[in-house]
Amino acid sequence: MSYARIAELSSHAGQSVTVRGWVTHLRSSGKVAFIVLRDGTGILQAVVVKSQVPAEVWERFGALTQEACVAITGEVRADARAPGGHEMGLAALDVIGASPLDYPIQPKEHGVDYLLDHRHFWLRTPRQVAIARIRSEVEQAINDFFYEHGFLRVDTPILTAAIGERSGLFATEYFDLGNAYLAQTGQLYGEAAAAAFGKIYTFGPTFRAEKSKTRRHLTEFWMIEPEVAFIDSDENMQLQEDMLVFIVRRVLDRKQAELKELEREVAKLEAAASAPYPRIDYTDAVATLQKKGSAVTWGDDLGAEDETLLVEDYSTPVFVKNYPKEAKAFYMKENPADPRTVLCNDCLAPEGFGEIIGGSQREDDLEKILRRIREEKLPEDAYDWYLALRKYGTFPHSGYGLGLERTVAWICGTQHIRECIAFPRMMHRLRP
RNA sequence: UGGGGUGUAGCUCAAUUGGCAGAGCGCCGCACUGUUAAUGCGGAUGUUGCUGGUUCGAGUCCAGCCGCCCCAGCCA
Repeated sequence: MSYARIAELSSHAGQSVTVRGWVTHLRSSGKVAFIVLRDGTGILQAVVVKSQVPAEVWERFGALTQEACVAITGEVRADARAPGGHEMGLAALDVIGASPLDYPIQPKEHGVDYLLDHRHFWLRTPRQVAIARIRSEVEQAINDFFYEHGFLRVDTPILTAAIGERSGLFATEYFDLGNAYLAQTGQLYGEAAAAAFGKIYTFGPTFRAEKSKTRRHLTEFWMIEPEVAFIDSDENMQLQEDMLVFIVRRVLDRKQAELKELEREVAKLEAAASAPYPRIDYTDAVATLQKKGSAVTWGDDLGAEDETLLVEDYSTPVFVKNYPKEAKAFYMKENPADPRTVLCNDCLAPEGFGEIIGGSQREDDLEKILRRIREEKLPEDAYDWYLALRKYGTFPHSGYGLGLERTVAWICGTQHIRECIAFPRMMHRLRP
């Protein structure tokens, strides 16, 4: 018996093969019936003709249900009426795993909350499969990009002592050492690694116990954080641009079928696949926004509405750089040209998808970063090893954090990032 | 933590001024030899989120509570 995957069937035309998968759809018109099968590589329609199969096979077909796992055997042939262009003339049918009639997901519209309650089954539907494949491609592209550019991947700890950014922390007991906290960023460890290895990136989950309830937030999300010795803020933006062009190009080259399933406007992604991306100074951005009618004033961080307003004139991602010091984190380097600001950038995806990257040149002056820690009333003791990086061989360096789900949401054109991770963790959702 | 919604059959949703609890899908039965969410005919399906109040009568009005969604803030 020769088994085949659905994606390979075009090379088996005229041959008899066995395909294993799950029944996504059943249609019958009396003496001719159709099974639509999914095996994770594609969709196959099998035709069952009552007069051409043994009575027991016809009976077994009659008892089939949606999502039953089956093995079907028959000859593969080209047929324009079948999805995918090939179909199987069914000769034999074996049930591997039966499925009761009350399978919760119908070929019908469902509400998002209901679908999230049944996420373990929702993942089987074509749209979700397409998103998952694009996410996987994006992850692979990121790893390939950094590998090709001589970066070392460093996996930083998830359990940490209280250190990191200001937003909410998830706490858990840690033996006799009190509380441990789930990491909100690997950046501080990334900076230590950059002094050891030169060019590094982290790729892992991060956790934010913020009570955020928007389409752009998860409590657990995946972040990619490069950290590079001896590059400045401008070179940092160049790296971001090169990476994003590489990622978008890769998805366009390899995932057309998935983009079509998602009905994504490919032309809009094509625009983002070519450099350069505009780099707008924060101060200029504020002036532009004011002309457009925004109430923003110099010193404010840009809100979601401002970001959309600013990006609407461009078809590529847009960098906004050098924000006011007060609006940004303590570790960002003071801008020598305008000490009210820091050498940093956000990268805003087009079409209103918002911030996908936050980056900066890091403050490498021990006195200046100490002053900032004190100004923000952060626990100085917790940062002892981090500050020691500035004491022993301090070095100019820059890095950034790319939000994986936000990037995938933009590329896929999904309105909410919860579809861009297999099992989203949100304030009101811990299962499945 | 603010602002705005919403909660009725397994699912998606209707229900006029307060007056018999409804439809489509799914499911069950029958018919049908090329279906694409097949189609046609017939059938079963309810603690209207919870608690209390007003009323002859509440899905509908009032009070409190709960769940969820969207927007904002925080950020990736």
